[in-house]
Amino acid sequence: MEKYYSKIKNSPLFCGITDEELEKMLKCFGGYVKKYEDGDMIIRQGETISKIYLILDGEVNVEKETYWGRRIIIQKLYANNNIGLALVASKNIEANINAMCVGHALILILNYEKCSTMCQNACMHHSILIRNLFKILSKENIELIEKIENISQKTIRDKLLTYLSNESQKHRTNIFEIPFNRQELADYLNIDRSAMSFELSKLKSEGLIDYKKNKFALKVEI
Amino acid sequence: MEKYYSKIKNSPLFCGITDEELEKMLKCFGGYVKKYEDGDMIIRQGETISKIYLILDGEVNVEKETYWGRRIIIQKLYANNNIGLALVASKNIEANINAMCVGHALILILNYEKCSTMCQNACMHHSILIRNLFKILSKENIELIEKIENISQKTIRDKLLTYLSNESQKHRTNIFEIPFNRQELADYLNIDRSAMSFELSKLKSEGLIDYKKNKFALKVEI
DNA sequence: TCCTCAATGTTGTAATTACAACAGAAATGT
DNA sequence: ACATTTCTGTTGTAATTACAACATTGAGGA
Repeated sequence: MEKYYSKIKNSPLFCGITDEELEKMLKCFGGYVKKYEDGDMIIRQGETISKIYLILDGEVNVEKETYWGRRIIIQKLYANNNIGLALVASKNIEANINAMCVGHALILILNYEKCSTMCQNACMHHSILIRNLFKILSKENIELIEKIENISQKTIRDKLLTYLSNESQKHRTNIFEIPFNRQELADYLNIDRSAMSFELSKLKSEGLIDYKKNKFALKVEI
Repeated sequence: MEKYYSKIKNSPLFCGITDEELEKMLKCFGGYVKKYEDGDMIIRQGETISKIYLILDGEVNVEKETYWGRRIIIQKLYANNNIGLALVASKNIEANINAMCVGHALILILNYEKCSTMCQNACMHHSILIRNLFKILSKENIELIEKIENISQKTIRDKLLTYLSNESQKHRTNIFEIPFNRQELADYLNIDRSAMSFELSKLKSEGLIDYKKNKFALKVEI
């Protein structure tokens, strides 16, 4: 457990909390670290979630399966992100997503009940933590709206240009790497992979973008 | 101001707070009520948001305009909902949405800075409020994921069936009213209105659904 | 080095959609 | 009651997409 302290204390979840406090809090919240492997389900659709899952290392896809069996990638999460945080506040709500591990991952698991209810020895901690949780959830909210913007574009071309332009803005540079392979990007943008590949080629040949594997360059201001 | 107290105290934002406390809090948070008319913009894309907007009465559309001029309705909000709550936690982030008033609306406006920082006389209030904010944002988050599910369906038919089936589940009945007119529903589901009308007719003639104006009935379990 | 397999790119076709144009219905104001 | 306007439904056509089938590329292992 101790070997993860440096990772844990750098997460936004424990922002504003000193090293000594951290140890007390982790005990108080029943914190432990669990390893997941490629394809492991961390959260399953239909489950009730009562823990906070903080990614210390690795990559997690938040997915949903349609009634007709197609996969939707809602978001991709990395170190310092929380998984299914919104589900923890309402005990009676079932998870509406799956969280699937991509490659190896280390997840810190905390008991939300213990985090959210006051106790004598750590009143201030709880207060800081809940503020941090609110901030983290806000960020996720804004990203979900951005995803809605991306997939709400009318054509494959517009979806790609909107997505790439948003990524470019986030990276603050015209050259950047995207976290998806082609199939994942297609699942994220809700389009057919091969049709997307075709449109990417077209955009490249028109000189609007350039790319090699996951490295993209935007040639124009959208 | 006093005449709105009953509405305010019934909102989830002030859940768990007594009448006497409420008055103190509203003063402490610099709360006031503002009236908006049809078409008024409550939040504009690009603004920095530092206030909490609680809808006391009326209807608000959270919208986004695409680069190409088409409207996307992200969500529709009513009494007891907060507008742009996620934007308030990160001071440096510009609003990525417009919030537009539909018809008349009454909005309670609070100063978030005063809500989120401690003061001597109301420490406990702040603590309750931030918990409530977390809960509210969680709910909104879950709804955004539901919207992503709706618009991620492949065909107009699947989008309609998924949306209607989700609405039916939320209302816990097969007969329910939807909050959108046809154009708004099309903007919400990201499809063409006339194509949607056509598909609705088809679903009705096939006996899968029935509807009259905004009242819908689902005839099958999806 | 060669083989294998997974990822990516390309193409043709059938299905789906957007769009425009218009018709009918319902709501609104006078 | 009538006129006007807004909302909803219908239809044909051009544009876009999904899908299947196959080609190419590239990485990793034997």
